[in-house]
Amino acid sequence: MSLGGLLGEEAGAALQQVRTEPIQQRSAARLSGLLDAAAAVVDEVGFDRITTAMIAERAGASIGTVYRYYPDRVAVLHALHERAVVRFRQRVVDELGASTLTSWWDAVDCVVTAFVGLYRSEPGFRIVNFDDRDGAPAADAVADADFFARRLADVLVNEFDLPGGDDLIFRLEVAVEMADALLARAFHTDPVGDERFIAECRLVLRNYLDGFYSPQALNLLADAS
Amino acid sequence: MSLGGLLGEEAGAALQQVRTEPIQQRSAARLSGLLDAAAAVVDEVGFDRITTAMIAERAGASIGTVYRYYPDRVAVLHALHERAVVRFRQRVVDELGASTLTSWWDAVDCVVTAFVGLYRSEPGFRIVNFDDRDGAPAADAVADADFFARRLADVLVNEFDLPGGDDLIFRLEVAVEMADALLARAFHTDPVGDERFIAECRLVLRNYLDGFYSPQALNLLADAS
DNA sequence: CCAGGATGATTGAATTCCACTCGGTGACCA
DNA sequence: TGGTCACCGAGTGGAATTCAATCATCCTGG
Repeated sequence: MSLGGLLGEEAGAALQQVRTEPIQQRSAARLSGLLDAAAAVVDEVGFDRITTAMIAERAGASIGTVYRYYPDRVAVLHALHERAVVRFRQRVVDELGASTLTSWWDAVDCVVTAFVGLYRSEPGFRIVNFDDRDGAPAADAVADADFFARRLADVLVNEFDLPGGDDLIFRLEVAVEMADALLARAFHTDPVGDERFIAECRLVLRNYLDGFYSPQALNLLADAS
Repeated sequence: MSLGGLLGEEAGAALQQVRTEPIQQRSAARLSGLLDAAAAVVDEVGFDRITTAMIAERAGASIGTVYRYYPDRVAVLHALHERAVVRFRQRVVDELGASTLTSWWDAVDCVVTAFVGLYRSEPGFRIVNFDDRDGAPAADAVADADFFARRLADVLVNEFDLPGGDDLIFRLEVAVEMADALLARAFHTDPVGDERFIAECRLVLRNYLDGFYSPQALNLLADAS
């Protein structure tokens, strides 16, 4: 579900996690400081070994402060996840803007590149693979697609000529799940990411989104064999 | 990593989890009873909310009994996972035996069908998606491929003519990750499994394993467009 | 410009919950 | 009847979470 953030979730959703909206100035620093601390700890012990005490100590705060901002331990992880997704979106936008896209799969490559880049440089970025098997809202990701989904869909539909509509949404959802799985696998043990899986991910995405499974493509393959 | 069990792990690995080999008769029943209880609880609260007390109570045993057989909480989950994988393998074997395979992708379909079937009928089967981000051995899944990996590879390589070797192993690994992700997605909310994702999974697997991304296939697609 | 109340922010000891231990008790076997 | 085997469940320890007290900052009337 990591890349899934691309397809939905209100931009302000992360703030619903926090108990009290910070009013004073210093609080904002505290809040991001807590997340920075959590990110660091995630890199050190993984996100199921993390303890509230570790976060507090690392942030130079007390336990109570953690609970002032987040209702419980997993809420912190959710918030960190949200922040990672937001930064990922931003990176993709930057990447898209900085690249000259000669084909639609350049856009897809930008997404993969952004993801891989953050995985390598952003502390605690592996939190994107955090999936709470719980009563998490699981929001109607399709209904209120955010600006980013539109942006990516626009690129694919307008700048190049992929068929849009519900079919594209579904395909993107499938593509996201696959990419997520393959990239997570690439970084499962290798901290720099196993290039084979990364490359294969790009290849799979390109072929999948190219409608390779359309009837005529299947016929071509059948004829060739 | 759920389907990943297919590709490795000693058959007897599950038993290494248990603390004491049961000597007396009744113990065997206790052991599977504990797993049955764990499976039921997993379906109710998910496998991160599960507590040892829940398992004990559901099994009509005491906490101590749980720890007599398993060194800790996650060992129970591992054992449940192993049992699910074993049953999955068995189901695949049955399915393969019962079907008349006219093409290699019939074999792949059997695997998907078995997985989906168990997801629907086997209590707590979602445990197959349990991934311990830990010091778990992560066994050399490639080195000592078990009978099942050989069985499936044999089917694909011998009965039909897919290229074997390391490339096949890698492709299977990739295919497993993708299928795992898509099927997990299919069952993420829908307890019966979203048919769209299941069908798409079959399609993706078929095309991916068909070497659709080979140079000549890409050329064919390019020519067609 | 400032006293001092109001409200936000922080603290950490106390509490609760949960994984896990262990000494004691009954059940089977030879 | 002695010797294991199984089982039990109160007890221990550590981590999550609460909360009443304290500190910091803002605001306002004089």
